Amino acid sequence: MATLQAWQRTHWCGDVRKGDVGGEMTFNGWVRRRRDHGGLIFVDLADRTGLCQVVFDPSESAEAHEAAGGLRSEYVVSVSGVLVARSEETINPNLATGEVELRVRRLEVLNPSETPPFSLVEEDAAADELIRLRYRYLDLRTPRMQQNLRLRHRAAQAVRAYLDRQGFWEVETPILFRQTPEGARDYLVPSRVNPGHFYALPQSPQIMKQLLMVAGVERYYQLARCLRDEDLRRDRQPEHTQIDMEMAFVTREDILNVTEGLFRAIWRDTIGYELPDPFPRMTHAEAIDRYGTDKPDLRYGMELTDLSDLAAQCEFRVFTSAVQTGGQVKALVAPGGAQWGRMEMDRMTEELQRETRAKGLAWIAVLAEGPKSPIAKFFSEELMSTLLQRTGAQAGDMVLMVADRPDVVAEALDRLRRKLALRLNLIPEGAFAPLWVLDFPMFARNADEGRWDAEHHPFCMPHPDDIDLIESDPGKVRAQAYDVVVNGDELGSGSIRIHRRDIQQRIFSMLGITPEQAEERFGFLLKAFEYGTPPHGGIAPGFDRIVMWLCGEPNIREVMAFPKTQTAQCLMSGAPSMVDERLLRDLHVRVDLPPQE
RNA sequence: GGGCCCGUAGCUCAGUCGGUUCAGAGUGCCAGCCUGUCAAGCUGGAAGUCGCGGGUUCAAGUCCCGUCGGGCCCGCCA
Repeated sequence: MATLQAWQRTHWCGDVRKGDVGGEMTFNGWVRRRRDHGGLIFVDLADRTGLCQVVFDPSESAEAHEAAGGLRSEYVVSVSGVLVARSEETINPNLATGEVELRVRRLEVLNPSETPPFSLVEEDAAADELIRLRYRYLDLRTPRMQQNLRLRHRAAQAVRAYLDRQGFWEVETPILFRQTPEGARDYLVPSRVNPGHFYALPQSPQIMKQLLMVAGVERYYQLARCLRDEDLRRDRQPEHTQIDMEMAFVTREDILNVTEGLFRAIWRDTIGYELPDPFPRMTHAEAIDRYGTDKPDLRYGMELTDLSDLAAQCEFRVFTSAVQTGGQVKALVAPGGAQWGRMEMDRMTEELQRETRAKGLAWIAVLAEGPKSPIAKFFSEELMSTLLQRTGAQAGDMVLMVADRPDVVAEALDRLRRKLALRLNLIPEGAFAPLWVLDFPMFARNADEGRWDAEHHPFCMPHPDDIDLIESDPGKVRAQAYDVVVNGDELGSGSIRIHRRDIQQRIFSMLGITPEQAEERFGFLLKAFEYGTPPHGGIAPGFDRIVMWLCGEPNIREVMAFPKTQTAQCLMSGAPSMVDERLLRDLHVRVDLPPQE
């Protein structure tokens, strides 16, 4: 063991308490604030554990006191002295270390600092994200970001500990892989030694983890970096981390159980929150029917009510014709919304028309003296009362209705439901509502190209009862695919995979992939499948999104050390950058930019 | 590719109807004073291409057009 140098830390700033009083100790850290009283100087010294006040008193050390006058924000220092209890009236109750302070005998400036471009003090106003990203190494020094980094680390440890207990092996897969046709655009890497050939950075290790099942790994996991060249969002970065998992000889039930256990372990080990056991479940069809979305937020109610049969009996043409043409009329109830006036409702309608494909919004204010609505005249008293009864609306509530094709009704009421939950303050603080959404459709109609696309991915096993519908009624085929949803956010998606060549062949042909194309694109995978592939399946929870929820952060960038902006740039390093012509020549790559102006 | 919001001192922001209360506040920074502060205090000081370019006007931080940068959303993300 190396000898401790005189300047090296013996204690952490944030850890010292009354019980440590009397001890000689050394702190290493950053000068956060300096309060210079002339004869006496106080410094808030911070390391990653927190903050402790250190006092420079000339009667303790004239030399240290003299030198402390030159300290500035974010100077890196080592201080040694005796930890003392503060007198009763000088205790700072807002500080974990507020009952003690270090009387400094020795100060060493390990490194001075430029004045930071923004304050790193917790209480100060946060700098703009533009400037935070440019100086990310300073931003990460703030208490907020240090907490996020620490919590992310805790979550990663919880994942590894839990999956290890469950018998999973952590296996790393290549970042340089073969380009395979998947959903998103690929990031490509040119090969120097293979002119004109490219690697693709994996959008996920999907194919590799299935090959690991063929390889007999049986239980695999990886905190896997996934790269997709698509436009960014609040919860989408060019590279993100998935808890990628795959299991052999399992049913859907096994995967759901392991995943629930994983989520419960993460929430418990990081923030001490107990997620329900088991998670509630609903089918995809049920989620769409009850909430208008495949990822409903179950922290609040406001379920949708189908009124199509009643609406068909009224005189309101918009309603009757919607139902006659195969559409729907559905409603949701806004508690306490009856007070909204006509102007307010016009505004809400206009907004809904702008943001969704809905053509209008019908409403009934349920007042104590009776229903009030522009469309009341189209309803008999009896029909109106049946309708209100079915929605469960109480006096003081507002019933909001949309009539249209089912997908438009779902889109509009889902949007309305989420907006109203925020506006009406229906979302309980600090609550987590997990949910399994099961039985996703196998295929989705691609209207633009007039063909069927895989909803999840082409290796996903159809529901055993629906296999005979693949060719005859593809829209009805359910997939053995499942999403884990928390608070209306899709946090993970997975499926049981196809391990039989014949079924795989039928899926490919439904997707318009010829055997020749399949051979060309996935030949190595299909060949592998012929050598004793066990039944298998998996899931891939999004690690960044999980940590974002645990930290209570509004976006994924706050829980990533070095995120990129919406234009996929790193403001700190300047990536992506132009590169030297010679490098491009080595790679056999020529840049062909569109002409400027 | 499209829609919306933002850009003024190092930082956070104010700036009304376009007009010598329009170059401002707080904080930070620099200097001096100060032995119990913890957002220390007091005194003084420095600090601006009002993102950039163009236009309208007698006059533009303010209005218009374009552009750059940041954010939110749609498309996209199996």
